[in-house]
Amino acid sequence: MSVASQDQQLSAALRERGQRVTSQRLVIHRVLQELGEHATAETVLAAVADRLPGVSLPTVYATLDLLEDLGAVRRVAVPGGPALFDPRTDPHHHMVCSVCGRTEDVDAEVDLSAAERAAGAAGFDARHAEVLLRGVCARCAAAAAATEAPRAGRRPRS
Amino acid sequence: MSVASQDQQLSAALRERGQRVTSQRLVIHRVLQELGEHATAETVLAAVADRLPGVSLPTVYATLDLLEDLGAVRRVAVPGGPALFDPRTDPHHHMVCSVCGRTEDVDAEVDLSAAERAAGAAGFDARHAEVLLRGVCARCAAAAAATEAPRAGRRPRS
DNA sequence: CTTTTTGCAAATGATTTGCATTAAC
DNA sequence: GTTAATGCAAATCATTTGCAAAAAG
Repeated sequence: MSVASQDQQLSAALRERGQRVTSQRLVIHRVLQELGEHATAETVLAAVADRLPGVSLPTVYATLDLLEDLGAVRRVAVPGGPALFDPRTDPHHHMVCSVCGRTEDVDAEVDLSAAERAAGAAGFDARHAEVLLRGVCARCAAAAAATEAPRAGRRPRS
Repeated sequence: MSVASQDQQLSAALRERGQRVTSQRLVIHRVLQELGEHATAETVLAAVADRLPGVSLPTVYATLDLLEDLGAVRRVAVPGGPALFDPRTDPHHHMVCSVCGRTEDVDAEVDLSAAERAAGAAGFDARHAEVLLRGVCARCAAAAAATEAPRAGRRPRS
C-alpha cells in the first residue's frame, strides 16, 4: 500500500470520528510504518523529530494511543518495560525475553477461537487476541551460560 | 494443598538456590494464594501488612519477582497499568479491558505448540505461554452504551 | 560470624495532566 | 470564529536503588 493511500485511510478514519487530521498524526503514523518494527514512544519521537521539529512526547503518546484505538497500531505490553507499538496489524504473536526485555514477533498459526469464545461467554467483547511467550532469548541464554553468575539479594532487571 | 505444605515447598526451593527462608517470603506467598486473584504489589502489601507489620513495598516487589522466578506466581503484564501477580500457575489465559483495565482469567483449551515451536526455532527458550485478549468488558460496554460520550483530545485512561 | 534480606528514603523512568497557544475545520 | 490538538513544564505513578541495620544460616 502506498504512503499516500495510507494517509488517505487514516484521514478518512479520523474525519469519520470527528477528529482532526494533523501533520503530527500523519507523520507519526507513517514513521512507525517505516520503522517496521516495535518501537517505544521515545523511539518514535526520535524518528519523527527530523521531519517534524518540535513534536512533543505527550503528542506522540496521545497519537499512538489514538492509532491503537483506530486499529492502525498494536500496543505490546512488555512486563517491566516501556510499552512497544507495533506497526504490524496482521495476526501474529510475541515473545519477550525475561532477561533483556527484547521483544520479537512470532509467526505461527494458532487457533485462538476457544479463548475468544470463553471470553465472549463472560460478556467480554474481544477486539484483539495474541499469544504472549515469556522466556530467555538466544543471546541471553548464551550470556548466562558463559557467566554462570551469582544469584542473590534484590535482583537487577539487567 | 495445605498452607504448611506450601510453606515447605517454598522453603525447599529457596534453600536449593542458596537463598534464605524469611517470614516475609513465606507470608507474601501465602497471602497471594489466599487472595486467589490477580493482585498488584500495592494490594499484596496491604494484605500482608496485617500479619507482618513494617513490610515494605520494595520487599514485596523483590519477593514477587523471586516467586515468579520460582514459578510460584505468574506476572501478568497489563498494558498501561501496574503489573498483576497471579497465584494461579496452571495453564489459563487473560483478558484485559481496554477501558477500565480490569483483568480476568480465561479458561480455555488452546494449543500453543505452534507458537512455542516457532519461538524455539528462533532460539528462544519459552518458559511460559498464554493468550492475551484485549477488548471491552461487559461492565464498560454497558456504561458506554448508556453514556454515548464525547470523544476528543487527549484521552483519559478512565 | 558472614552474607543475605530488609526497611527506609530517595532516585528513576514512563506516561499523563494543566494550561496557554496554535492550527483545523 | 469555534473547538480540538499541540507543546511545554510540571505532576503522577509504578518500580528500583543505595545504604545501614537486622536476621538467617
